[in-house]
Amino acid sequence: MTAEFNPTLDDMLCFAIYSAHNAFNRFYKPMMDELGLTYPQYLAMMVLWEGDDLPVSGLGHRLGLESNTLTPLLKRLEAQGHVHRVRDQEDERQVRIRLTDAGRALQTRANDMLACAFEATEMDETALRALKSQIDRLSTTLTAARQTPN
Amino acid sequence: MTAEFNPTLDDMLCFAIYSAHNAFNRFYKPMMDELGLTYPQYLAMMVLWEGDDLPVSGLGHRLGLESNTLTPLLKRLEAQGHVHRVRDQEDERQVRIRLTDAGRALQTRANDMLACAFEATEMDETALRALKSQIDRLSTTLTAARQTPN
DNA sequence: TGCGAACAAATCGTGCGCGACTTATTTACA
DNA sequence: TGTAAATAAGTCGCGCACGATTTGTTCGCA
Repeated sequence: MTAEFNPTLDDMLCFAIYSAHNAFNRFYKPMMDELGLTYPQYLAMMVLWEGDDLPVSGLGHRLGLESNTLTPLLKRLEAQGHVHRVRDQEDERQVRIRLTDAGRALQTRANDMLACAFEATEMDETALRALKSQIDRLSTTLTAARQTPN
Repeated sequence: MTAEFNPTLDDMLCFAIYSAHNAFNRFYKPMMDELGLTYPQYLAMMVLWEGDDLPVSGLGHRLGLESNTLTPLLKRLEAQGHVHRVRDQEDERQVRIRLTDAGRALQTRANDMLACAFEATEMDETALRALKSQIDRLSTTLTAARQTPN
């Protein structure tokens, strides 16, 4: 006799993550509109503010995304004047992403907004860090468990 | 003198959630393929398995989505033979969603997969529930903080 | 009773995320 | 050195999530 396994939506961690993801997007939307970015574009800019002149794959490694997602996103960032996309002279397969002055200038405003977002979570830094590390562990586990074809 | 606020991507809870969301999607993908559903379609089916004959708005309330997202999704579920969409005779503004036999039959297979997914998280039920409740609290806070136009 | 407000669902356009595939460049080694 | 494999980026189509708008039905109340 196998155990009953009949969870409802409200038992599901994946749905909690899904909902929190949507909640974050909705929450950030007005701020992102003010910056003229989408949330994924903002994440890409975050990476570049830490250090630019990265190839697409470098950005992808950091964000967990690939060129099929990033190329169009980066073209939009370029069209908006936030980055330049330049073929690497050493290895012409690569395209390196560099911030423009305008793109660099966005960081200050973005950080102010982030500070406001942090406040909105109403969590102290310790609790926030602890929660984050649990979620990161979960991501790692899921990624590792993925597609080991028995 | 204002405090420095210069967080990196790796400090950001929102990025952790974003990544976990992507990790879950990737993790579920092979199982969803086997069911012939997408992950959001699966969530909708979860709600319907708990009790169908819901209007679109009822489903939307449960999932945190609106008709602009749900209508096309439900049409696809209907095209696949998992649900029926029928105008409510009492109130013709509403469309009620009912499971077909095929849609109902999917639940058993889906539950087996979910059990496997639960194992993959490598978390005991207590820890999982605790994490989930923290994430839910976060969603609630973010939703409440959203767009109270000062 | 009639008519405007409220409401439910649907439609449309945009930007992801991604699987599958293509193109262009570099590499490795026969 | 020439060629096949590997690698990097890009292209395409699909399904979601959502803001803005439209269509159709019901409600409220003058």
